Amino acid sequence: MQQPSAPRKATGRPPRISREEVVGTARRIVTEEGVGKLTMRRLATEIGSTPMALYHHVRNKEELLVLLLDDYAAQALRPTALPAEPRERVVAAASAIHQALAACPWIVEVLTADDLMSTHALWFVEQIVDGLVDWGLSLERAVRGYRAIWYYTAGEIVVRVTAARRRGADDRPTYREQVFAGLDPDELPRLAQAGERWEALTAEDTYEDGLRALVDGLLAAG
Amino acid sequence: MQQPSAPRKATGRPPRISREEVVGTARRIVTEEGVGKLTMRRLATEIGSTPMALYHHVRNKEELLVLLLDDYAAQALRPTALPAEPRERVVAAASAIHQALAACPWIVEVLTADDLMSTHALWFVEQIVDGLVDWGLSLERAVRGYRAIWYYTAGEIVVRVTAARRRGADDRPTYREQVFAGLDPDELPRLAQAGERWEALTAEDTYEDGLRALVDGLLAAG
DNA sequence: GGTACTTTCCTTACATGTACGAAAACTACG
DNA sequence: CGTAGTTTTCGTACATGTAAGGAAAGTACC
Repeated sequence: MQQPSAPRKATGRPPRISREEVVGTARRIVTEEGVGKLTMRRLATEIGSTPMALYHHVRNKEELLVLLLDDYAAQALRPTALPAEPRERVVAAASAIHQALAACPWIVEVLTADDLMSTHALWFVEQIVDGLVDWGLSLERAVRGYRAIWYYTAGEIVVRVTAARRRGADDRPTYREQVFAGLDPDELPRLAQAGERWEALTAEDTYEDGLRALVDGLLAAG
Repeated sequence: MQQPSAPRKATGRPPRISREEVVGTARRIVTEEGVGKLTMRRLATEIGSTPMALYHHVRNKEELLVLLLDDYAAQALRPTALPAEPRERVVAAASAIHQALAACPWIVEVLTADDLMSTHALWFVEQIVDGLVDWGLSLERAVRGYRAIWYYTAGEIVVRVTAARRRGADDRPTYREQVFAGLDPDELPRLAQAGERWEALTAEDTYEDGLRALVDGLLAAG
């Protein structure tokens, strides 16, 4: 496996393709035709190679997607001016990450990878941790707080995107619709009451509301 | 597609297998040998049928997994006594869901499905929404609050489980480790400071801490 | 019985990720 | 030049989910 920026070794068969070429071509396919069209075979022929040759530059398809995410983050997440006040800084940084990810639904398969450890997102992570510490949290609590924010953010995106994906691909009634249709108002009064509005409420973008609640709670606890 | 509890139609070729049999056999395979061993072919031969015959009782493999999750929830999530005080009731109900899911890591692929709309989990959802309303939130805010809690919960599980999965399957250094190794303390002081402890902090189970913060924030906002 | 219709089952075929092992292309050393 | 060692490339093979279309096994009406 070729290391991203390792010193060249002048031994062995000279490479014909590079990791950069692989990732670059993959990015082109994804942006032009969607992640669904990105297959190892397609990528290989596009590069003028064979599928198995790719595996010397990329561990597997999942790593390729992680690299694509990193690549995307580099372009979509640039440090900008953030509020000085700690609470607002935390909210703004998290919102920036969320917004970038939400605009790019194909990363869902990768989102679950680790925390968002893309090099280019780290600046925002720093802002979040720093904001929490500035408010008075210990470093430890601040890191935990960041993780809670990340769970919330990743969860929101993953759930929302896959739900939308499912809805689009099918015309049969949702499982949810079936469930709500058969609700017993005596046993589950609140859900029955919310029944009709549930669908609408679910569609709303309430990320920031929840984020603010979470941040408020984290700060109050510290 | 055979409906779960539709009135029998005495026309057409009589079915040889039922959805229940499919799900039941799938459950056995999963509990005995893990979700990795559950393939449509394996399932078919185990039942004494062919792969494509399964597709008349189950839309696709993903639906099968959703059914399995529902099945699991029915057994793992039984209504129990919860605290009367609203805040504690919300925390307890969410924690119960979280605990059940965390004990059953194979559902990760399904978790992203919808919100947890398993019939058998609805009681807990009801408790959460009801607790929030009891505290004084409008029904609308309560539903939004439940969704925030669900995002946080699903995100925590998905992220933690897949991270663990990745770690186990590989011996090469994590991407995270590589990133932290090359941190510039001038640009990202907080992260560099946390560097060594990050790994340990990540391993901790801080679900309930974050949950309490979120619930506190939701209640304070209402 | 015969024809039409319906539902379930099965055979075949394809696309995909990727494991395995060998071939190719180079350097280093004798 | 030849042999060994190293890295990259490639051909083949397999497991998997599932699409498409037809065969099988019943009922309903004549």
